[in-house]
Amino acid sequence: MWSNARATIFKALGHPTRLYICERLQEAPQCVCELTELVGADISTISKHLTILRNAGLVRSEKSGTTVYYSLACNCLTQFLQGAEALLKRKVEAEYSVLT
Amino acid sequence: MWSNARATIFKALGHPTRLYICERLQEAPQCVCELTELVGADISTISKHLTILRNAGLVRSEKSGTTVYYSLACNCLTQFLQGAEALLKRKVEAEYSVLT
DNA sequence: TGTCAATTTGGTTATATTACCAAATAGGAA
DNA sequence: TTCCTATTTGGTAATATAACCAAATTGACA
Repeated sequence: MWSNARATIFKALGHPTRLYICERLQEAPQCVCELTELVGADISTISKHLTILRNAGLVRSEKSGTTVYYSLACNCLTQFLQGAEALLKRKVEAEYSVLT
Repeated sequence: MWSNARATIFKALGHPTRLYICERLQEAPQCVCELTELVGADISTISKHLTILRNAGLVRSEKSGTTVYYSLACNCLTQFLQGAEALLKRKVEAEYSVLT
């Protein structure tokens, strides 16, 4: 239709595990094994999520020795995630104002 | 897990039709019938998409006569959508630089 | 080159999403 | 109230996602 490439970005972030991974990567690059432990899912599951994030252009990977480190593709992602936070806050406020 | 509420926001925008609808609403409020014509899908399909957007707190609806008008719940959504644009641009640039 | 740990891929099953159609509901206007 | 249009809801089928396990692959290092 239209807007497919942009929708892919939102879709990639529209899963709790993938969003959590991105939030962690804001702090520092992480290898797959660390992320796997943090999330507590099977390694293959994590790897697939990372592939989705990479294909969406949100993260990038880099090898160092035997491990692969993932990091945010762009610092602007931080700002973007804060935007979601603002929208969420707005939503909660709207719901609260209905009560009063 | 974590991040569920925020993931819901991204998920809502992670569908081409819903993203397109939000883009249209940036210009002006629209009724369901107009959006239906713009998208070219069944009215019930559009209505369900709008419900998802409303539940995510991204749009709100208001009756006027026999029609229901939808509009953005927050102007900050415009800025948020631009953030996706920036990420997409970044991705394309990264892909281009690999070629050279 | 062979080994070993890290990572990815494939298979399978369960669940979620999406679209259309048909029917129900709601609400303004006659 | 009754009609008529706009909107929502429910049913159903096709497709997409997601999780786990098992197996394959990759690449650094001995």
